Amino acid sequence: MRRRVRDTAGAQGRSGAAAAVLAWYDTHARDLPWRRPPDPTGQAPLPDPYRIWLSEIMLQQTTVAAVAAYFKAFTERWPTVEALAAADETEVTAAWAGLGYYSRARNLHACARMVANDYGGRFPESAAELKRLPGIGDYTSAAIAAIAFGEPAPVVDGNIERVVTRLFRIGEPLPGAKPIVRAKVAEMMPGERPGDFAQAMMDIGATICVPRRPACLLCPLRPDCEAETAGDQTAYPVKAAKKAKPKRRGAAYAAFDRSGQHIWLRRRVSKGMLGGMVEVPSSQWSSRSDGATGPNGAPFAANWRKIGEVEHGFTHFDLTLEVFAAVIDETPESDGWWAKLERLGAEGLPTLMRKAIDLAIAFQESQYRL
DNA sequence: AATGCGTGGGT
DNA sequence: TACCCAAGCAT
Repeated sequence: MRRRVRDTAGAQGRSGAAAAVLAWYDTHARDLPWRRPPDPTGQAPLPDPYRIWLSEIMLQQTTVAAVAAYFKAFTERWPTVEALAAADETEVTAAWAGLGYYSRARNLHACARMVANDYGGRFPESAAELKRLPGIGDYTSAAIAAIAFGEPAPVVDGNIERVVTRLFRIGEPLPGAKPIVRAKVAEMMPGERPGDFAQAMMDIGATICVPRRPACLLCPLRPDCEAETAGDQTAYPVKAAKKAKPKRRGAAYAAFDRSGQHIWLRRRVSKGMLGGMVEVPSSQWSSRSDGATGPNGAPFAANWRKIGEVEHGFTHFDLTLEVFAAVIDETPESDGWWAKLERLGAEGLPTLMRKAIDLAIAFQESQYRL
């Protein structure tokens, strides 16, 4: 077991637990693309707020593994907040495609423009001001303030909720228990290195204090952990029961031109599911799980032929999308554009639409081979 | 306060 | 298989 670093607790802050957390972080921090290495002295320069902000927005409800490639692509294409602000919203949403929760991409772009236009290209430095920007809430404002500006803001994400509810055996269900957790984090906060402390707590949650089979023997908080003492770690956090996922059905209409090299696409309305994203023309998604939608929901008439179905699970319902295909001779009198199949990657298609199009293309190619 | 909002990986 | 979960936010 790691030695507790009680001798530095006085210098580091009120809490011996915090000192143990920071000492653990100095040797066990995850190496991530948006991170500076741990700084035991607390004197190193702080990281670029733009990169911290961008990573935090991407990481909302999204795994590190999924974010890494997007973070690289965004920072190479838009190295500064001014560069991102200068982009069109459609470029940003296209680059975001596949990452999910697309309101994040719209808010990201809106936030970049606010920072560029209203703040002279510099992010506000306090959690309170950051929280006023689009896409930045309780967690993200505290995380940016702590990591990029050194403000001792109490950072509470899903990892830290798990760590802290176990540490203090907090039995109140989340999200109601959030204020209690935040108060506990504020109590634990060391007097220095607030950013490292927040990242350390998240790393402990992500690598040791995991939902199932936590590795308590490796945990720097083990001597302090009430749940470990009681042996009921996995009973925390308590969460409200989830509702059953309903099923929905819809239809997508893949129109190819006579060459077979182009498909007709359009943009969805900016609110609601996949808001502002590119799609194959699609029907409404019926809350009825029965009954085929048929060719009637198509945006224009054609010799629609049902070629299959794709399944896609969203957060709060499962969708079955019937896929219809047709070859048409003339450009539809309908909103949209012809997209070259070879360059679909640049269109920025959400995963559901990617699935539907892949099915349609496979069908189309099988027809040509006959 | 409860609900809507994506996706991919793990068990 | 059918869940559960991941650096939440907006309304």
